[in-house]
Amino acid sequence: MSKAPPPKPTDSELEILHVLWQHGPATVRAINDHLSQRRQVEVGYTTTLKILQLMLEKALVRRDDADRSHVYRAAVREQETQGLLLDKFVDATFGGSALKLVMQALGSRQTSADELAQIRRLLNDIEIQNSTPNSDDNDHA
Amino acid sequence: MSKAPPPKPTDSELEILHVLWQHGPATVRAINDHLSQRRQVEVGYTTTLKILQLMLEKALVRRDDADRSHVYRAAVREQETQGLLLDKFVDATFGGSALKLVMQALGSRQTSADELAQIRRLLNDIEIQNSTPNSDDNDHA
DNA sequence: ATTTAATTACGAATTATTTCGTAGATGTTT
DNA sequence: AAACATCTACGAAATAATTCGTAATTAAAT
Repeated sequence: MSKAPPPKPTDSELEILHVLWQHGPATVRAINDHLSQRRQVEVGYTTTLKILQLMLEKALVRRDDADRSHVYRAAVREQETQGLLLDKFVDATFGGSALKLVMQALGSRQTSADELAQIRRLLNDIEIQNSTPNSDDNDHA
Repeated sequence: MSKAPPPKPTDSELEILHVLWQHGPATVRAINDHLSQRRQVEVGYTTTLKILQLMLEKALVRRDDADRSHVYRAAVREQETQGLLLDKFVDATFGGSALKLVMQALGSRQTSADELAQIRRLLNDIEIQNSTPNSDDNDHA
């Protein structure tokens, strides 16, 4: 009864999380540089700073303020966060049907043979698991 | 050249579109009743009305105002809209990789054998299309 | 015809998100 | 040490989305 789960990140917050997931802990300066590169318009330094401060309050990131330039790092895992966002998205857009989402994703989009093969492998794995009422199915970190 | 494409619907707008897609053209009253049922908290009538008026400006819906109670209907197709939202979502959350999205959707989720079979069928269809550089690939309504 | 009910239009409060300017502190350079 | 650069904190403007109240209109009921 406590330890509120971190909330759904906003678009800007997610963008920052991507940087942190990809590059590891970083200063505001470094994060801001990455963001500015990926965009048409530069992001103001204090904009990035402000969002990071809000993310800190929301416990989406942690920071090391030992040095003058604080170092931020992601406090939420990539897969978990993506799963959370995916759930919301499936509910809002596909009425909760993950199948519809997958059909749409594969159907109206260019998918390479390699990717298709990977998905087949995944399907095989899932069916094996399904047909094997294996002792305990943990694995949900 | 003109005819701006309708913009990405917001969450509330999407909720209303779901009602219209599912039940066809409807009055504000009818739409509001559906929304109120699907929620914990009732929606105010004028709230629904207001959103519909905004959706009309955005060309997400059309309306028939012949009678006093105007009748609204969706002006965007379900699949197209879902596809549009999916694109944005894949970009924002999975860095543009539809594969990652599918893996996440199938991996961290309970999927029935029947659904898996449907996905397999779809994969087969796609691979046939890919291996058949068929003249012109239309089929996108 | 009056009253009552339902409907539309519209302004505006509320909340969330994004953005940035400015002040103050701290370090660096000359 | 004085000037300069960099950093954090914070307030607040700008924008978007959601919500609802109120007034005006029109229809229905009495």
